[in-house]
Amino acid sequence: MKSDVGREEKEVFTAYLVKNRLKRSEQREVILDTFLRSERHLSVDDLLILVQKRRSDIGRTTVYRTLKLLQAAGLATELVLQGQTRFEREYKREHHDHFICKSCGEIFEFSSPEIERIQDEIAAGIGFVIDGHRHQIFGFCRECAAGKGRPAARS
Amino acid sequence: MKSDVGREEKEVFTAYLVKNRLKRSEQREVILDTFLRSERHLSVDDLLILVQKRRSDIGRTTVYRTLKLLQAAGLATELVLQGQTRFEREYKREHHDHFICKSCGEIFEFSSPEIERIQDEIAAGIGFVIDGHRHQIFGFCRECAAGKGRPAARS
DNA sequence: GTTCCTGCAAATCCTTTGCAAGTTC
DNA sequence: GAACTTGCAAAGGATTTGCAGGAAC
Repeated sequence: MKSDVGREEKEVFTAYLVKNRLKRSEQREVILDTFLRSERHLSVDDLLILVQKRRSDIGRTTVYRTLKLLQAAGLATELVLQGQTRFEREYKREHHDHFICKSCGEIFEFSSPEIERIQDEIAAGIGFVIDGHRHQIFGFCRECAAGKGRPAARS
Repeated sequence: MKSDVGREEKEVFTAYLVKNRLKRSEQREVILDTFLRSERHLSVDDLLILVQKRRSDIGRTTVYRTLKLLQAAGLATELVLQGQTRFEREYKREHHDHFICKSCGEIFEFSSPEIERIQDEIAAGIGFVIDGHRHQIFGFCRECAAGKGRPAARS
């Protein structure tokens, strides 16, 4: 808890709380810390389970509420993958998009300045001012493409 | 109803029903026809309302069920825009993606072979076999960007 | 006649909200 | 002590499901 994992994010969160006259709490700290240490793309349940391993009395509602705060503070971002809502770290991460394996559910990130440039050009063409984007590519990862038809590794 | 709107799609749907030993019904025909005639991106409610103008006794459940069939038949595709689930025609439409105005909700479509090519290259690099993708760009359309802060035109 | 469809109401799933009790400032 | 948080239970909204009656094959 006192480690340096996501030190900067924790500072950002504290600043956010102060700025908005909100209060710190043990729960919020556990949730943020857990979020920062976890794998990239968590569902609310994933996070809840991890959090409850550390403090089993933290409720689902608080996780939802804290995730909203993290989003507002620019620390987390919500994405809908395969119908499932998931969250990932956002702070100072370079922009990226996702490859999603339809077989095993694995998510790979990628980014392409070239694609961004083309987007900008197209947007400029219709007078559209870009504020963000979401780009998801579905298919099969190397392993699943090789052993076709393999059942999903995670449900 | 007997017009030529989406003739090909209707044939595809009929073939799908036959192949799966399902039955035709007045409801399914009205729903499909309405879907094919409508604007591009409908929510279930949008479609339900349009459908009920023609047959007020068609229920929401049937619309849900028929949309599932249309997806299975490759005629419709589901997308989540701004948290709202919407459906659009899929059959033989050239692949395209969306610009979404956060102010007025307007959706503009675009496509870029160049972006597709880059995607393919990146995918090839990690051995990923692409099966589809979804690319949404958020921002403000020309009108809304001009008259900044304009309230949403559609709810 | 059998199998499939339909609409309704009820059930589910996911997320938010009201509230009384507990914390933080 | 005032204002904010929390967890629970209840409410909400969207989608699905069970079922009895009706339609298609």
